[in-house]
Amino acid sequence: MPAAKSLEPASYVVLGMLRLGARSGYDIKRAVDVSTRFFWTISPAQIYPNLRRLERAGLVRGRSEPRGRRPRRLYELTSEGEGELAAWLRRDEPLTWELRDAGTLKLFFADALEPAEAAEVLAGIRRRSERFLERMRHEIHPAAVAVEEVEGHAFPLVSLRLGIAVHQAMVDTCRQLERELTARV
Amino acid sequence: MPAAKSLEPASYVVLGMLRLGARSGYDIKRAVDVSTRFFWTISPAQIYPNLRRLERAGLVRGRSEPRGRRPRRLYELTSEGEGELAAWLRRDEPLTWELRDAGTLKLFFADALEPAEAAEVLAGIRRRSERFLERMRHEIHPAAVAVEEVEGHAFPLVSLRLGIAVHQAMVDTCRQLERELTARV
DNA sequence: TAGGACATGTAATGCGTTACATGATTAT
DNA sequence: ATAATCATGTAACGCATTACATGTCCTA
Repeated sequence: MPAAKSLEPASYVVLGMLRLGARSGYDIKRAVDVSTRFFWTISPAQIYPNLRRLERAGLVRGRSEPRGRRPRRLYELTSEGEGELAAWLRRDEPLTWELRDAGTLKLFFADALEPAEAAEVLAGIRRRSERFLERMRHEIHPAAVAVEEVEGHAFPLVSLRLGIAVHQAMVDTCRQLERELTARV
Repeated sequence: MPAAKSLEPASYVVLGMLRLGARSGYDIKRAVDVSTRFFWTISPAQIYPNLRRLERAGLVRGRSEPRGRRPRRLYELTSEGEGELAAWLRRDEPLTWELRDAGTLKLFFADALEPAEAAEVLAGIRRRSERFLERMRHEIHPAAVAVEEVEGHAFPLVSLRLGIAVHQAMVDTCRQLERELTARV
């Protein structure tokens, strides 16, 4: 019997990364660090127990490949796992969207500051997004392009374009608001 | 001696909401629900203990105003609290930005789907942001405008404009990507 | 052959939410 | 007068991170 109830998101990250070619828990951790981290983080303590559970559920198949006396386990997706992943992707359900943003939080309370100081809060938010854009464009983007060309996976790049667009909008809007604020002084 | 080390973000939400006119823990909860919730959530279980701690630290002053036999406590900011809030707003520090977005996560793995199904994932993300925009423009925005006009607090509206810009960018980018995807079929 | 980086995992801790408990006020 | 809603809080639980423990491989 396939998984009776739907899995937690972290499990789908594991399944998805296996599908994209990861074989070990460590592979998954590294892949997350340069990709989904920007919209969904998971930690080692979620990855390894999840692999075991998914194996018991028949969604992945694992085998031991110790390195010397050090245990080590490699995994691959079963066809059941592939099906479960696709079913999740197709499932029409509420998509969680949760943000924790200390920048916008400070901005919200910035009436307690002088206008010049409030402008500095805006500038801090803008610089943060500029740094995000820098990293996305120069570190992540080339890797995503390579993955598309070599492995034929197009959607990591698509999701990156969405992230870039969001931070570009942050930068543009901050600039606009900074102008309005200095104009008022 | 004023607070030796800097507080957690939830404490600044409490201080900030008191400054904006909230008097009780419940006031703070309601204010959060219609404003900072979109970029920083806190729950009752964080609010009430925080008020007690802030009172012990001398940053807020509380008094009992029971309703019948039901205990009830009202608070106001002390000048020390006002100073601590402003110091945090001025402090130049790394601004956390963390997102949990199941939509972009699905999009990242959408190579496992047919193009038409992947377009449906994009459409789901777009509709979610359209609903956000709807609520921000029709529920939150009027309230923020009223707060600006009546109380003179301008920055709740500024932070809202930032949030609207982000979701508008999501909508625009999804539309563009949907077009590209259907063009490829 | 020693030091550092790579790799694999686990345990403990802490934080925040969910659910609950309780009482007052309002509406019907 | 009864239900529904407003209001004030707390306790327990669960999840996810931080820190740690350990072994292997590379390199100088």
